[in-house]
Amino acid sequence: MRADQQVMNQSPRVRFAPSPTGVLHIGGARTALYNWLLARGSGGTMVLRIEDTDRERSTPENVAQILEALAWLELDWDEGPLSQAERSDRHRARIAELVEAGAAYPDTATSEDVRAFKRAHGNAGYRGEPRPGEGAAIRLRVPNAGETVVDDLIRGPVRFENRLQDDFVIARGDGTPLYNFAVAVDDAEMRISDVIRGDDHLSNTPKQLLVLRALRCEPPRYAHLPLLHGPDGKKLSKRHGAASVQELREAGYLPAAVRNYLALLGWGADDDTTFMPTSELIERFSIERVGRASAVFDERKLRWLNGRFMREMPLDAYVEAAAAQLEREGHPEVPGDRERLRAACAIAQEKAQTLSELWPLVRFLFEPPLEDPKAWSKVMRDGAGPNLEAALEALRTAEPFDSTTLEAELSALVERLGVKARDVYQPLRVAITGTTVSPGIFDSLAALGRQRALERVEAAVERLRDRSDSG
RNA sequence: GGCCCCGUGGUGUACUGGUCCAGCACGCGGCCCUUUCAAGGCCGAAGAGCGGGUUCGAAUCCCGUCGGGGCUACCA
Repeated sequence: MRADQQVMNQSPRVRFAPSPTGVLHIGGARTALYNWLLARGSGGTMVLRIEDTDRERSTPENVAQILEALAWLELDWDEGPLSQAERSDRHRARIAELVEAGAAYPDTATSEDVRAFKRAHGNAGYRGEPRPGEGAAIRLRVPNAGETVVDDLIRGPVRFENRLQDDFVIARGDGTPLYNFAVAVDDAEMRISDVIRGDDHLSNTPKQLLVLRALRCEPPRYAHLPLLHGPDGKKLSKRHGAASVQELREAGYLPAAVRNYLALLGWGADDDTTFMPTSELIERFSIERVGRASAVFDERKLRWLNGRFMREMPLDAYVEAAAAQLEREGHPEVPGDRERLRAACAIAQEKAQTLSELWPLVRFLFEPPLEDPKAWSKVMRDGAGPNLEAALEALRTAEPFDSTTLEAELSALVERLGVKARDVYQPLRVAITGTTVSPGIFDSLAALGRQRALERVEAAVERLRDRSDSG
């Protein structure tokens, strides 16, 4: 029953403990991922705990967003979500214990009093004495002697002198427990074996250790991950482009690619492996190989990785992902036409690096050609008209109307005409899509189907004829 | 200011004393392939913050310095 006995030599119990004061950030997502990888790779248990003791900033909407982001990332948990605020009774009970034992005391000192004390004592930690009173906060008694060392899994031992540590507040004047106390109690009572969290908590850890010691609880192991920075070297924030999981999703990234990329931010399997499916991540991940230096989130590499995942995905899964994306983007009618969507995916799969690049490539299959004056003026000139007319014949007679046959017919045509391939293919591309960029031209024609292809090319021929008549 | 963490090319990283005049990947430049754009192939530019030590020998160990970051709340 004792917490320390449970912790030792068992499969790890980890927790992801976001505070719902905003959306789930990329840094938070990576923390969640590392916890999850450790749990899944070792038959351990993942606990999700919402640290909602900040009464002002925590909102149910933020909780919902975080849960949604985790769901999208396909990071699941075994216990929770638990609400830290709802465990307030436990925290209060523990505080009462400490006060009774004299390990904590009520104090009416204000923060100004504390500052004054520190000034007068050469920056030493604040030491008060029991001063019960209206609105007295509860402070933990911190020993003057010795040091508290955090034996970090990633950084090794980190030492903090106790004499510099304040008798810090563990409960507000109204009795509500504070973060550093609640966390320590929860980690102990939930029998967490490994606390994996951001580096920004390293300085908090001695406080939590002090709480645990006062409570006579065995502390968990700690691993503090280096923080993620933006391209400017500053702490990652909303100003740095797609900084939240939500934005990553909207930008058309695949969860598996995001997992792979995030795993690589601060951790590497070995010298030359970058592309790793999640199963491999789970198998190879280890806290010991996590680096100590902060990393910069670089969306360009994510894009590349995402492209690889997109290309190597089975078509069925690709179609599902595409359908979800197109629906999100406001083309709800497209996913309904599975047959055509599938054809579209088949020809665009190797072209798109993100799901959001899909629609521009395949919209010509679902809508009339785009009006792109630049494409026309660039491509539709000189021999474009005659070349298209000649191509019309090939389109009419190609049998079957598939990519292979079209390629054979059209390249034979190019040969006969004695022109450059692009002088036939680009006008065709503009005729059927309205733009100069599309999937392979033969694939595109075949996917469009003979009838619509003919209609579009005929219309383009007409248009070119009108133009030369009047000009 | 105090305490703490970190420092290999633009970015992520490999290598913890010799096999490294530093490898891989993204990005960048060039070439090839080629029906556009991608993809793919080949080639290339680009790095150990700086200064001292220790050592026969340092990216790797020590010290200093500079730089970046975090914490420093009756926030989490």
